[in-house]
Amino acid sequence: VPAASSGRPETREKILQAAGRLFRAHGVDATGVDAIMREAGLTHGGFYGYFPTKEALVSEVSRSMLETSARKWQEISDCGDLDRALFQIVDTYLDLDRVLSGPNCLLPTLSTDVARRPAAREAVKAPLLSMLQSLEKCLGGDPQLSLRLLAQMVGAVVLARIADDRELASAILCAARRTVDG
Amino acid sequence: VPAASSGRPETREKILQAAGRLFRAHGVDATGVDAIMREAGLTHGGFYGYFPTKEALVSEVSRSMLETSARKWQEISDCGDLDRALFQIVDTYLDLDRVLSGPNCLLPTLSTDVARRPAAREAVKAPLLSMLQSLEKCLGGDPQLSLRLLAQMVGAVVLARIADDRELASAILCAARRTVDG
DNA sequence: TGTACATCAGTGAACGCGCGTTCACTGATGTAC
DNA sequence: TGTACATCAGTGAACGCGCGTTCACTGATGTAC
Repeated sequence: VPAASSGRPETREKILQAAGRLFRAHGVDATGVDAIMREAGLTHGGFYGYFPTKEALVSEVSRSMLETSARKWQEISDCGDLDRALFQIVDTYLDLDRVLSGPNCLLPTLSTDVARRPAAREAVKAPLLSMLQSLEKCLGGDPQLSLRLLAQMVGAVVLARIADDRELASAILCAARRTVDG
Repeated sequence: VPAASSGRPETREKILQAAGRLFRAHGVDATGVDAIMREAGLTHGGFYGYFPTKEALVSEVSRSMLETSARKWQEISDCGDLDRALFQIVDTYLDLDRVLSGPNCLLPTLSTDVARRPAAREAVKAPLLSMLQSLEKCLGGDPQLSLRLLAQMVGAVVLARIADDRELASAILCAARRTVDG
């Protein structure tokens, strides 16, 4: 339910993408509205034609980013071989280069920013459940196992980004590649 | 190697504790030097007698907090029964009330703040390795397994704090209580 | 086809505010004689 | 024991700056006649 938004939808999408990139790179509080609009190729004044506040943007970006992840996982888990689907999801998620510098999942890179914002937590709830369902499907319907696997994947990325050392980061991601039961 | 620090050591410790509490609750960027000193029962001007910059404080707090966790795990894993030690570490870490409101481990609550600060990453490296060693000891010397278990624990706490729902948070923490191989 | 006007996406100067940091100071404590 | 002085932990006013937000505006586009 977007509150007050004028302007062209493509511009809105450009702002969401730009904000997503900068939020993941520097965190929400370290990213100004001014920088976001510049990244989107616009000037800061126009921002409030698209979002009522910066906080509203944070929620929208969170929803949008996790919905994208959820859609991808659903597509992967929908077509055919479940074992291959699981492998593809896990392997992509834990790719070293993607983890250290590429376009990441929101869960490990903006976890604290989302966790501290009730509105963002709510916005993220539905796609999070969808991701768990995709995992559960690949794992033969065990909900506990899918929770455990997602936790392991998210935690591995979090730790790899904290580890001040490419070796250790790589070891963490490799260890987490092994699924809970093989 | 603390750079320039005058003043009483007890006061320094009070500032570290106060900063730790506020950083975990609101994040680094949303916590001002002013608020930290007020929480410590002082006025903001005195801060720079103890730390050269706010960034230096962030590194010191990160090191200090994770060293405390590392020390606890070492004590637990040092005395006697390894199975009981493992259970105690995991069970304490994943306690629902502690996760949602209590004094948490730094890794899930300040992960993004630390990951984006090279100085803080370095400060945190040694205690992180120490924690992994304690886990490894409890797990019979398997380094891969200890990496996987820490990832699962950290990820579970991250997800539980994002989940906008006490039920789901509880389910995540319970699922993660089951160790990788029973 | 040409002129007048309405629409509206995007501009950029300006605002009040809170931040990190500095610095001249206060006042309690300890030492010298 | 009493006076003079040095030390130094902590104070609080002040600074420059960048933030989120507002608003009067510009200028391109489309419609009316």
